[in-house]
Amino acid sequence: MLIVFKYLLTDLPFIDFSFVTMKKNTKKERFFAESLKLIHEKGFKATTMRDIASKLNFEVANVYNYIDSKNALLETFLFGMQDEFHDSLDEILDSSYDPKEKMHLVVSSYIQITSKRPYEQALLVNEWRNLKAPKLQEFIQRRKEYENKIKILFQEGVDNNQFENIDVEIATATILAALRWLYKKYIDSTIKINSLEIEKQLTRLIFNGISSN
Amino acid sequence: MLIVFKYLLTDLPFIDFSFVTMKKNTKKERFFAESLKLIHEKGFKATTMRDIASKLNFEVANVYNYIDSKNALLETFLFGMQDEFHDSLDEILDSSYDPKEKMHLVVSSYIQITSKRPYEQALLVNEWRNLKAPKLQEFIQRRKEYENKIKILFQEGVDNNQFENIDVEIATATILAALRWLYKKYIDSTIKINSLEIEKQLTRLIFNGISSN
DNA sequence: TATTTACATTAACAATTGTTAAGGTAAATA
DNA sequence: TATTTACCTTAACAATTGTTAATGTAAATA
Repeated sequence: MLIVFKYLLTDLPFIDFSFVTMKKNTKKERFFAESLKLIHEKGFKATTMRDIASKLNFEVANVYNYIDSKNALLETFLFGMQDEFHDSLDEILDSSYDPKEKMHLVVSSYIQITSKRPYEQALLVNEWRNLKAPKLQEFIQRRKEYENKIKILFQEGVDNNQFENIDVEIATATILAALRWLYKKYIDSTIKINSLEIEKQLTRLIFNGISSN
Repeated sequence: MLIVFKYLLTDLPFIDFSFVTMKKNTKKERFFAESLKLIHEKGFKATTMRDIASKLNFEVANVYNYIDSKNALLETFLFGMQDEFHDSLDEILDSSYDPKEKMHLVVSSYIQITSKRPYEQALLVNEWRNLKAPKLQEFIQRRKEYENKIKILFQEGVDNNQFENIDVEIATATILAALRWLYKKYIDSTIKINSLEIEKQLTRLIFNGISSN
C-alpha cells in the first residue's frame, strides 16, 4: 500500500506556518524561530523574555514588538500545530478509504507533519501544560476530539475484521504514543532522515509488532 | 507464556519507597505524598513551596523540616523511581530466559512498577527536565543506559529470529513509548484497573500489532 | 528531671520575572 | 515633505519565589 505518496508529493492545504519556521531573515521570522528553539531547549517556564531578547541581541522590551505576551507566544505555536494535525486527520477521515488504509494514512501524515515541524511538535507534546485557564481547557478538549476520532477509526477496523479485537482505548493510546516520540529523532539526528524509511518501519511496528512469527 | 506471574506473586527486592506513597498518617509520609501529587498536577516549576505548605495546612518554613530544597524533592522522586526500573531490568537480563521471554518480562515488570507508583512515573516522564546541572546529566546518562540495554535485548531477538529485522533504535523507542503513557490510565481511572488485562493487551500490541492477519 | 525531637510560627532577604512607560532613530510610505 | 512603520533604548513597577533566621511549644526520650 503506497497511497502514502499522496502525502509526499502533494501539498495539503495546511495552514501557512512559514512565518514561524522558515529561515528568512526578517526580524519577525527570526524572533519566532529562535523563541521556538529556546522554549524547546529550556522549557516554557524556564525560558524568560530576557533569554529570548538576549538570543536576538536586543533588549527585553523589544520582545513586545512581536508578541503581546509570553502566554500568547506559546498559544501561537500550540494551536497552530494542533490545527495542522486536525486538518490532516479530517481530510483522511472524509475520504472513501477503508479503516486500515485510513490508519496507514494517519501514520503517514503524522510523520510528515512531524518531519516538517519537529520543534513545534516538541512543544505540543511537552509544553501544553503551561497554557493558562481558558486556553488550556480548549487545548485539552481539541486533543480529546482528535483521540476520539482515532478511537472511532480503530473500532471501525475491528468491526471490519481488519484489526485485532483489542481494547480501543489502549490501542489508540499506544498507536499515538508510538508516533509521539518521533520529533526527537528529527531534532537530534545530525544526518538527514529518510521519512519514507521511518514510515515503513513504524508502520510495520504498529500493524505487525516486533514478533517474527 | 505466563512467566508473568513471577512478577505478580513475588516481591522483588525493590527499594523501599513506602515513605513516599503509603498513606500512613505520619507527617513526613503525608508531606511526600501530597508534594508528589501537587507536582504531578501543577508541574514542578509551577508548584511553589507555599503551595505545598498550604496543602498540608502549615506555613512555608515548615517545608524545610522535611526536605533540604525544592530541587532535592524532585531528585528524591526521580532517582528513586529510576533505581527501581533499573533494578528490575537488570534482574531480567541476568536470567537465562531467551530474548523474547525477557522482553515479555520487561513489559510485565514495567506495568507492575507503573501500577504501584503511577504518580512517580508521571514525574519520571514529565518532570525530569527540571533537574539541575549535575543531577540532570546523571539522570540522562542512566536513562540512556536503560535504553541501551533494551536495544541490546532487541538486537539479540533479531539475531535469534524471534523478532522482525526492524531498526533497533526505532523499535526500542516505540516499545518504550508504548509503555510510557500507561501511568495516565492508572491515575485517571476511577475504577480499579486489572493489570493482568493491561499486560495482555499491551503485550499483544507490542508483539503482534493491530493487524488481524 | 533534663534534653532532644518533631513540629510550628512570624518576618524578612535577595533575586527573578513579565510587563509597561516614555522616548528615540532611520527607513519606507503617503 | 509629512507621517507612518519598524525597530531600538533605559528605567522602573509589582508580584512571586526559594530560602533562612530567630523563636516557640509540647511530647518523647535519656
